Amino acid sequence: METKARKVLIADDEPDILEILKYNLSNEGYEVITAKDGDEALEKARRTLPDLVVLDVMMPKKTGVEVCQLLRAQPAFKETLIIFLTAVNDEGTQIKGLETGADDYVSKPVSPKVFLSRVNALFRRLNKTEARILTIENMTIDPERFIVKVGENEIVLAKKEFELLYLLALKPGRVFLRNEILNQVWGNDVIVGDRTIDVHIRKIRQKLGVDCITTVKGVGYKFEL
Amino acid sequence: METKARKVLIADDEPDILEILKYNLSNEGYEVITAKDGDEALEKARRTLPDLVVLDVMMPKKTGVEVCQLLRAQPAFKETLIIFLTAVNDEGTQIKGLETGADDYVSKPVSPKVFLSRVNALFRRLNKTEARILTIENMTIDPERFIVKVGENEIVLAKKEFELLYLLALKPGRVFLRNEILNQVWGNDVIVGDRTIDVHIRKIRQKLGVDCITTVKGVGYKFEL
DNA sequence: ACCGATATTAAGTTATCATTAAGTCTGTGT
DNA sequence: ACACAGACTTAATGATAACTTAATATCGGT
Repeated sequence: METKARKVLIADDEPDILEILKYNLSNEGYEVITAKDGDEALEKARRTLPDLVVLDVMMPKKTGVEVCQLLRAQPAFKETLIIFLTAVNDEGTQIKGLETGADDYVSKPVSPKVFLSRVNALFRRLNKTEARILTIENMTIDPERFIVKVGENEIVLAKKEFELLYLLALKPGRVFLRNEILNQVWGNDVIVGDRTIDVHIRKIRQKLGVDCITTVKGVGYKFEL
Repeated sequence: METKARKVLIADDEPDILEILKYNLSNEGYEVITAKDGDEALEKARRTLPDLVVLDVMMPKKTGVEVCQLLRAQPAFKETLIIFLTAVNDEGTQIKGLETGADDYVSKPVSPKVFLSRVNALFRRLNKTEARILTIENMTIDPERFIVKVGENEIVLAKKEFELLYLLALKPGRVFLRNEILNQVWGNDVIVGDRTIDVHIRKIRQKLGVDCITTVKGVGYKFEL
C-alpha cells in the first residue's frame, strides 16, 4: 500500500552530511534532492515542491532561517514540513526556528537513527491530519469546510472543536487519552490545562446536540454514536 | 493513576539541573530517582531498574558514556531507554554516545519543554506493542476501546476494574498474588487495604455476570473461564 | 465447630468531570 | 488606532462516579 514516494529536499553546505542523510533517506524509500546553500535550496524547493525541507541553519548565501521564512511566505509552502539542522546549542535559536514555522529541529552532529525517526514521525503526524471526509452513520465530518452534518443540519464548529471531534471520529470507539488529545490537537509542546479539553468537549456536545462523545473516567474520551 | 508509574533515573552533577528535571518529570507522573555521579548512577540503576536513564556526559567518578556502556553490557538493561545530556559540542563524544547505545541525546542548556517532549516521545514509541486485544473463548478485552465483550454484550468497567481484569487475563490460569496485583494496578508506592482488591473483584464478577475469576485461598486470584 | 480468609454490603471519601462565567487573545471592519 | 466579535483558555463551583474503608456475613479447610 505504498503511496508515491515522499520528496525530501536537504540543504547543507557540508557534503558529508548531505551524503549521509541522502543515503539514509533513500534507503527508507524517500526521493532525495540536495542543495548546498540557501539560494539553491530556495530555487530547488520552488521547482520540485518537496514534502519535506531539511535546512541547515548555517549556510552560505542565505541561512536556513531565512529560507524558511521566505518559503513560508508562499502559499504553496504553508503545509510543507520543515526541519532545521543546527549545530547551535543555543536554545534561543531553536525556539526562534520553531516560531519561524519549522516543524522540528535536529541538533548536529546528526545521528542517522534519530534523524530518520524524526522524519518518519513528522510524516506519520501529517498522515493523520490528511483531510478526508468522515461519515459515521448519519453524521458527516468535512475537514475542508469545518462543517459537521447531522442528518440534514449543518453545524459549524470552531477550529479546535473541529480538530478534536475529527481526531476522535477517525477511530470511532477507540479511547483517546488526554495526553494524546493534547499532543494531536494542541501540539507536543503547547501547555494548556486539562480543563481546556473538557470545555471543548462540552461545546461540541452542545453544538451537535447528539450524544456522540463518551467519557471514560480517568482515561479519556471516545467517539461513539 | 497510570497502570504503573514509569521510573526515571537522572544522573547529573549539577543539583540545579537535577531539580528542574525531577520537578518536570514528576509533574508528568513519572517516578524520579536521582544520582550525582557515575558510580551512584550505576548503583541506583542496578537497584531500582528504571525504565529510562538520563545521563549527563560529563560527571565525576564515571562519565555518562562509561555508565551507558556498563549498563548495556548487562542483559537487564538491554531494553532500557537511555538519554544523554551533553553540553559538549564535541562531535566525537556525541557520536560515540549514540554508538554506545543511547536512544537520544539532549543538548544543554536543557529546555524542560523540549526535554519532556523527547521523553514522552521515547515512551510513546516503546508503548506501541503494549495495548493488545485479548480474546479468551467468547470474551474480548480491548484496552483501546476500554470495553469487555462477553458474547454479544458490551460491558463497561471502571478504570481499576478494567486494569485488574486485564492483568489477570494477560496470563489465564496463572495465579497473581495480592502483592503483585497491588504493584501492577495500584503502583509500588500506593498503600491500600487488602479488602480493596476483593471489592474490585466482586464488581468485575458482578458486571460480567460470568464466573471467570477464581479465588485461590491464601494466595491470590486467577483468570479462568 | 472453629479459625483464618474472602465475600458482601453499605457508607464514607476522593478524584474527576461538567458546567458556568469571566478573562485573554486575535483578527476584522470602521 | 479603536472597538467589537468570536475563539480560546482559565478558574471556580457543583455533581457524580469511582474508589476506599469498615463492619458483618460466609466459606473452606483442619
